[in-house]
Amino acid sequence: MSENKFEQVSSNYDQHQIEEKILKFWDEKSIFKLLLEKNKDKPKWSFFDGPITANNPMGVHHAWGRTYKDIYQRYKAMCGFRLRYQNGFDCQGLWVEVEVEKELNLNSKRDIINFGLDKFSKACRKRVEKYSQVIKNQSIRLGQWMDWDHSYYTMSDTNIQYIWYFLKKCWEKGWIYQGHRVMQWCPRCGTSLSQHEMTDSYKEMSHPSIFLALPLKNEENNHFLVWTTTPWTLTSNTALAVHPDLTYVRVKDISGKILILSKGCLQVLNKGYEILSEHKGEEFIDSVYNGPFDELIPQTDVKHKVIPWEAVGEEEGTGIVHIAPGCGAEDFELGKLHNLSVIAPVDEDGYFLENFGFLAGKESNEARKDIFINLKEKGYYYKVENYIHRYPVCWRCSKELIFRLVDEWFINTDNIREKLKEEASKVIWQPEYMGKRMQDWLSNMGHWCISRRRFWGLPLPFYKCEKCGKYTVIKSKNDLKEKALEGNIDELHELHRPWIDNIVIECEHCKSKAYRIKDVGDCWLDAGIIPFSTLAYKNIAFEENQLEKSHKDWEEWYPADWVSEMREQIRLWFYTLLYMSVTLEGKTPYKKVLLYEKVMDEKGNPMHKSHGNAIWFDEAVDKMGADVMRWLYAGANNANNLNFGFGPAKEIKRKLLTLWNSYSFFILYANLDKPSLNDPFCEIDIRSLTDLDKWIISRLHTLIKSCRKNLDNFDIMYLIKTLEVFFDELSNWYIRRSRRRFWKSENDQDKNAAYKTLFTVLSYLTRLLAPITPFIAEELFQNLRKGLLEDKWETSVHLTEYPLPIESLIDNKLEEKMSLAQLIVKLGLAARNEARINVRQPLAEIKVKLPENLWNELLKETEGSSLNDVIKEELNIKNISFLPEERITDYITYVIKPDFQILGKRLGKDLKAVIAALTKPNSEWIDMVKNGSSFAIGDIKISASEVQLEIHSRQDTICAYEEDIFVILDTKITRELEQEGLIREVVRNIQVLRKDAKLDVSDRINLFIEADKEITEAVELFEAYIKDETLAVALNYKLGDDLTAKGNLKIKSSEVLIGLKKAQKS
RNA sequence: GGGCCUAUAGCUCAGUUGGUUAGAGCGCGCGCCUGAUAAGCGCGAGGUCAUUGGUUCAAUUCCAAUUAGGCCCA
Repeated sequence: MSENKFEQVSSNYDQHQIEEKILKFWDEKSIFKLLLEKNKDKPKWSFFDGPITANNPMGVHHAWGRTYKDIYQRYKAMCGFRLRYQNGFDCQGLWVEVEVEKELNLNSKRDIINFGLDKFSKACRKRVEKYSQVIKNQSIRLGQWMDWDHSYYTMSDTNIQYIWYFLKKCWEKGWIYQGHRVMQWCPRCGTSLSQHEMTDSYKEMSHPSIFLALPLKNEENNHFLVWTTTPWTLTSNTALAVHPDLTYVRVKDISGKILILSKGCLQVLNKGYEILSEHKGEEFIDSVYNGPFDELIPQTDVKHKVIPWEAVGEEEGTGIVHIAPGCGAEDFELGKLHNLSVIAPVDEDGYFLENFGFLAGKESNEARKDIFINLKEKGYYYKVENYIHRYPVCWRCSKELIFRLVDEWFINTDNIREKLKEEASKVIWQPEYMGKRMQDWLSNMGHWCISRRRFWGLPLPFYKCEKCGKYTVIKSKNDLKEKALEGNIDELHELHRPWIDNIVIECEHCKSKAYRIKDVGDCWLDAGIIPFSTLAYKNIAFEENQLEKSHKDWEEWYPADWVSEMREQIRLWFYTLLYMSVTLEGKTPYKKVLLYEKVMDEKGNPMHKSHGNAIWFDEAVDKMGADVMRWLYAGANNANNLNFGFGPAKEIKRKLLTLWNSYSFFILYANLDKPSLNDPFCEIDIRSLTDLDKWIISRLHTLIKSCRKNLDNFDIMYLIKTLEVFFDELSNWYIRRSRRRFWKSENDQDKNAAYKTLFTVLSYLTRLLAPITPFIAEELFQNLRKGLLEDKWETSVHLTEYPLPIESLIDNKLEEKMSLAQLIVKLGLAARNEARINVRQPLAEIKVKLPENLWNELLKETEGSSLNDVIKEELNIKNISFLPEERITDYITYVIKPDFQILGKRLGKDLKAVIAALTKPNSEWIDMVKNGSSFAIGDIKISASEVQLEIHSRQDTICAYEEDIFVILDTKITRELEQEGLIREVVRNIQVLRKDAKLDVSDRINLFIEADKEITEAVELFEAYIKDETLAVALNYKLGDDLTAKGNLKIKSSEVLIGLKKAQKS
């Protein structure tokens, strides 16, 4: 007998209280530090954390990825690997600026400058500091273990210098250039957007589109009909494009104007037109026309002509496309090709420039009305229609983007494209098709635009000489110090604007003064450099407040074994990581990538603040608990969107509740019995175990195999299902079947076996579950250890080894046997249901029909054993018998079924004839098959092994079957059986009475049963049984006074009175 | 316009090399069971596996086209 006792466990699984307690426990005992210590000499497993923007509290979508990260990190740690646990925060860029602008109520770049760049930058830093703290605390609440004191911040001087180093390398290779280009531009943010920033940027919206008629110069009253959705760009029109092969028509409309448009676009015209002639598009090439705004100063001397363009289509517009090379990317390219004039009409904020006459100072999109009025006055206006199309908006502020001609800094991607593709192809992508997506991206990506006209970001280290105009590129803080002419670098507290802009350096070409360009960098430079900046690559730079590192760190941890982020990171983080890594080291920085999709609400709709269906992380973790959230994430299919909500969470809680109930059941009885329990991880002795015990132990080790396999493959969706099935088997089969063993009063061997088994299973489960649900695993672990004779367990379950399966304990035969027993029970219950006979009513027999070898092996051999008993008890029957061959046809008929896999391969087309022949009953063939001999259909010889006998029930038999297993229920109720059923009814009612009277499970009672003669006879017959079942010390046949509880029930229309009185403890 | 993914029960989703009774959970209906479990179990209703072609003895599965939804690129 053990002196030890488990802590009592509530049947209520109070996650919130448990998780708070465990967090405190981990903290107080420094478990994470102990884990680092434990694995400090182990082989490494390298993971890079993609930086989370420290800009707002984290959302439930972040928690999906963080759950994956934590599960695999915990798992690898339990498998004896050393990890870095470095979390990352993304700190710079437009993300942060936009939020800070909102916070400070600033609405434009001008506002920021007026507010003061220094104050603005400080506010940005403050916000990042605040939210990195918030996110850290949220992550801890989720159960994520990271080395939080050593997170990396992309705004650090170290990170910035590594990017400088990278840019310098690119500069030296000649890849960096300043480009004159048309870019997507956000007028509110006042900056252009790079290709990979165009996330979710196209939104469906409606705009007034205009049709206008532009007169041909040399043909009076002839007009090109032109269409556009962006009227402001008409100010910069310098050409029209037609498809040379399309058919165009001249039509006369009601006003008498002659219009030219493509034949396929006639439906855009107002009714009442008349077709005059047809022309090939090429006929119009080089035609000259009046531009829509020839009177504007920038249009002076512009020759407007028609150019050919194969991309012109007839799906929208008129087949004649307005070209403004200063306002569109394709237009710009065409402009270069045809040597067209380029006019850039708007400034940084999207306002028309001074020399644009009546439009000067007007906002480009808002000027729409003025433009329409002006065109009407000039007689060019044809009509305006609302047009629904997909139009890009700024991914941060949602303002409609415009195309704008700008000077930006680019990195050429062509030199490295093939190498990037080659390296990406070496990576293992999960799901696999993401690899293709990366290839597509790499094939199509344009040059990388790295400059942003903003403030809080990486200062680009490009210094332009005021004299020679050449650039000097800085590679580090030291480099800057060496070259500085003005400004004190030692007083430069951080490498950010505005402070860094005070440093003036010496031009490396002519020794004159060089000034930094004002641009900051694309924030994906910040994130992409981290495999180098966080690992002291070549010792280029590290900061005072970081641990001193050596280049050896980098050699050891690079590249990452595994990384995981959401899908869109393909063209963001995974792209920039790859780009920078291939540039610096010529290889991929990650070996394996797990991608996952989006988090939706529980109905599959996108979560939106405005739709009211958004769930905040804090609310979610508060209401559903971290373990439930993690289970939900882990069980989701990463290739599909995840439906997140309180509904799905409730279902999961029930699954975990099943585990909890198994555990609390064990604790309840173990505390009464105090069984001797040895460490199940040291001692395995299965000699005293029953089949049922051996079965669950076998299932456990099969489960361990699944756990390892799935976790090793980074594919745990199925594992979650497997675990759920195991919880169910444990609770609803093993424990339910074993229940009586736990409350038998003698402390016999069988009872100990049950305790030992259940204890073993629960102990193993704590370790198996530890990576996935670290809280409940720890809670169980800490309590289970209290019952050990000698507790040598580690301080925490997270310091233990992940279990290895013990093959010798896996008994496949036994598992098969048990599932056969379960199937027979299932069929028996189905038959009972059909016969409308309660399970409580005992029946004499079931007859089973199953392949004879199965019967012999699995049931006959174990007759009188626990397996046989399991079926009898579950079905409440007295006997199981094998249906003898000669009686089989009383109940069933045979049908011969071909084995398609075998016969299909052998017979091919002839299979059809065989199928047809076999549908007709043929008792001769059936006998042949039974004997294992072959038979012939026409010329085709069929051997018994190529077919199966399928069974079907005959009418009027209470039976159930599945495949070739058949259960026939004997429904005859003899007087004895009836009496026994009746007694069961009585006993059950007594038990209910006991429970209602709130008696303890071990309380003894005096029992009173008053009934008619027939029932009394039965009660007398089963008196011992009744007393035993209900813990009655005495049974009286007349109701007494002073009863603790009483009740009555009806059996076969006669009334039975029952009463009970709590007995004195003996 | 090009590419990728998805389409299976009322809902949310599995379905691992093509093989003849297509599964689970939830919900619904009927019944059962209960000294762990405000739980559980059994049965039932509910499917042209989006549509159409093709390959094959055999297609939810492979191929092609179409439709719808999502995503990416232009």
